Amino acid sequence: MSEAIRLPKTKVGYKSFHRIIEVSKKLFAENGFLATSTNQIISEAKVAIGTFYIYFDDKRAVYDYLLNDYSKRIRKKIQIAIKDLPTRFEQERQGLKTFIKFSLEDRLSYRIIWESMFVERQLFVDYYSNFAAVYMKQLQKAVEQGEIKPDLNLETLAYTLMGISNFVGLQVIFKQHVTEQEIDDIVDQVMRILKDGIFL
Amino acid sequence: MSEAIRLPKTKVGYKSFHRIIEVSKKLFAENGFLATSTNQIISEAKVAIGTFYIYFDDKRAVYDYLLNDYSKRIRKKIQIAIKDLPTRFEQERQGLKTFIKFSLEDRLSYRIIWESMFVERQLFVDYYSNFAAVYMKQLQKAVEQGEIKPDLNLETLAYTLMGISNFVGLQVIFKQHVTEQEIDDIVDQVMRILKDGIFL
DNA sequence: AATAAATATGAATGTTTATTCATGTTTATT
DNA sequence: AATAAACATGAATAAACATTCATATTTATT
Repeated sequence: MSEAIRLPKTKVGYKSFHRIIEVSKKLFAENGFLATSTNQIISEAKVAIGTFYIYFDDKRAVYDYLLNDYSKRIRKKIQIAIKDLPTRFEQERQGLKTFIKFSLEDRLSYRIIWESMFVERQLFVDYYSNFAAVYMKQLQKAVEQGEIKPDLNLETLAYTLMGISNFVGLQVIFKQHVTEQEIDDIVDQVMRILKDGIFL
Repeated sequence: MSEAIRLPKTKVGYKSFHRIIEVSKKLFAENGFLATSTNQIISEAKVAIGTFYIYFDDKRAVYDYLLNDYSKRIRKKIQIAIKDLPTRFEQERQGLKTFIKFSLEDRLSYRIIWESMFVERQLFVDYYSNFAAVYMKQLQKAVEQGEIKPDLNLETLAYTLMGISNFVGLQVIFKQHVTEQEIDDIVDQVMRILKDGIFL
């Protein structure tokens, strides 16, 4: 698994490694993983093809590295953003906002998960199954503290909330320009729906 | 645009055309569009490589055909399923259930839209923008008839509802086996959330 | 039956791809 | 200064790829 990557051991090596990672990230974001070739990566990163294979077994190893990196960063960013908020309601609001802003700032991050379905389906299934499982635990706590209705199926609720985040994230990404205020408005809208529903 | 496909003019031609379409659909569903080669398609469809190029300019033309076909079928299926239902609430319920069942029965259909982001981003943007626009009109009617709260932003609501459908669809697809009853239960859960929210 | 149109074929061509490896250079260690 | 480890290089190999086209067969039309 981790043999697919050989980390550099000197500053010189790190520079090459880092350039490969950064260029890959850019190319995967622009054209997707499958449409990007190793040739493109090395030519834009300005390293010889042999250098690439010093650090990575293949293109897929770069993808795995980026996917894992993204996975850690988005979770950490949300966790830090919500950790001091007093209610689950405020935590959901801030979690959603953080996710949207992260998606906007780092477009690859948004695409890399989606593409995992086509790179290797199991990566995709694992990512969301795992995310859902963690989400469910947090929701369970909120239920125990009387913040969330006790008779909801938490798995379905987790997928519902993930779906909302992801698609409202899309809505924002589709726009050419988007202001902080617009993001806040969208987040408020979603929170109103989650608070009281949509039907009269 | 439509020159990418040359429809057959006899029964014999139709048979080849149809086999190419069906095999492509299966391979795209299994491995994705980008990971599927024209060679794989013709070899499994048992037609000569030349035959492929009689009907299609390239692999992308097959994808466009399938994407367009899916787009029409899913919309039509939902439209027929909900057309005689009296309330927007019941229409939402039935629309969600129809989407989930369609996704389960025809896995490619589910993946083909997602992959469009990587085949050509604009296809993806167009698909969801358009779907959202149509959805918003229906929601607007429901607002006018006093079924949905009047002060919601309908664009955000449309993306919220699309997100829920898609991710609850994922939840179902991830399961090994799923009964009609389980689908009904999940749909009920979602409708409860949409009716009254999740917070106490 | 004769003719035209449609369809089928796969060898051949040229491109792109991933990957290896022998050789040379730089950096760290002694 | 000597040595070893790390790193860089790109020509070379081999496999997979999309696409063309001259030729053959089948089907529809007259």
